[in-house]
Amino acid sequence: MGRPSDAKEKLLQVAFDLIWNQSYGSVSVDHICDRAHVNKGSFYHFFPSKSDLAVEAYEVHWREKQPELDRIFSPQIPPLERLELWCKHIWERQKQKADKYGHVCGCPYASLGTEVATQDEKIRAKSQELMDRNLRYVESALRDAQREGLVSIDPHSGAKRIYSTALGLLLYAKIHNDLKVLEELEPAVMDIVGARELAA
Amino acid sequence: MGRPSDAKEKLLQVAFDLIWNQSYGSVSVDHICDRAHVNKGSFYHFFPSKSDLAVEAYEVHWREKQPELDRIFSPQIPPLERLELWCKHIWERQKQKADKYGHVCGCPYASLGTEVATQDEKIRAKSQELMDRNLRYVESALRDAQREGLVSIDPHSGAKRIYSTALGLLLYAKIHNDLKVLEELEPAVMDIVGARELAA
DNA sequence: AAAGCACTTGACCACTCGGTCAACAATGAT
DNA sequence: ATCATTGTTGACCGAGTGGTCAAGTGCTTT
Repeated sequence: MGRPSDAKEKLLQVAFDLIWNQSYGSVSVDHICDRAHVNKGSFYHFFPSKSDLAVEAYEVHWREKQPELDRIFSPQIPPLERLELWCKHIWERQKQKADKYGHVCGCPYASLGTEVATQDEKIRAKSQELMDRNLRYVESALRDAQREGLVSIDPHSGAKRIYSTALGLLLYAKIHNDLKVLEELEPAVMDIVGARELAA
Repeated sequence: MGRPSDAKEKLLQVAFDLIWNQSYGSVSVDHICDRAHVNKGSFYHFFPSKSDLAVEAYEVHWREKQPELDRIFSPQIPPLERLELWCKHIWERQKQKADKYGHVCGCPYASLGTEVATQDEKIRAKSQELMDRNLRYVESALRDAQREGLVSIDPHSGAKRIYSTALGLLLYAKIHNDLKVLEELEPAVMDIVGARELAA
């Protein structure tokens, strides 16, 4: 019922893109509306505030990307191969963005999260939530690897270490604006996984 | 000659503090001036722009903190102990900030850098420079450790890995607003250092 | 056909943004 | 005592900021 519209979807998509490769603070509601070809009045018909838009945009983006993660971390795939695929996936995604925009964009959740963590609690919490969801994939891969006797890491802390390594390298790559940094990701992850194997 | 003033120093210090525990975008020139008890006219007497202020504030902050890093990474101290001290130093600094402001602030260079990396080239470059200077301490510790036969990591890539781990955990801790995350730093660093030791 | 709803429009708001400026005040050197 | 130099003051600027709103428009249901 009522008048159909794709304005909301366009706003969410444009907002995510702009915020990811610029920043929350430097992207105004007007910019978002212009790029989405939507009037500001319509913006505030759909979203109570810029901050709510950001939260929803990131949630929607997650839901769109989830199938890909499900595929990468499918139980059909040997657990350590999942991690390998994940590293390659990160690299490809960053490469694609960097080619398109001319600079390394880093992790969208981390970029937004760290920018406003101390300012906007709703966004901070959403950012944390999305990172935690990501973490769960890594953790389950480690748990499966452990069950198969491939590694002896504690899956929980190991996943945190692996995920932090990815975050750190993405951050480093963004600030150095250098994709090559990310070539370190896969070997670093494999060393974390393998380190305890030797110690076991 | 001329009229003496500490306005510039106050602006630099206030700017660094505000930007670190809020963000570049959310801290206005007016805020900085208010807190420093300096008029905006004076601000623009000393700095051509907000962005230049930020660059200089971060450089000055580095110079102030450098002696502490020199002490931690003193050649007098066994190389692996330097890394241990460094981890503890990071923890203490974050604890102190978190106690003072009620939230984990993360790495100041990384926070500013990742926020404006794709927007402001001068700040991005300064952020990179400061990170690189930090990295050099870690690298030299690793080199000394290698010389003493304590590890067999490649100092360059090992330092990058260690530094990225620190960045990642700081980021993770900031977004989760949880200091405990940083307890992982020292063991993670020691595992990176030790991993290759076993493989050697 | 009509009513009800969902969406659109664009003008408008008070305020803040980074930045400017010309007049003025305090200092140290001569 | 003078004077260049340096720093201060605060009003001011135009362009944006996030956000509001009343009137209008086009669907779908009845």
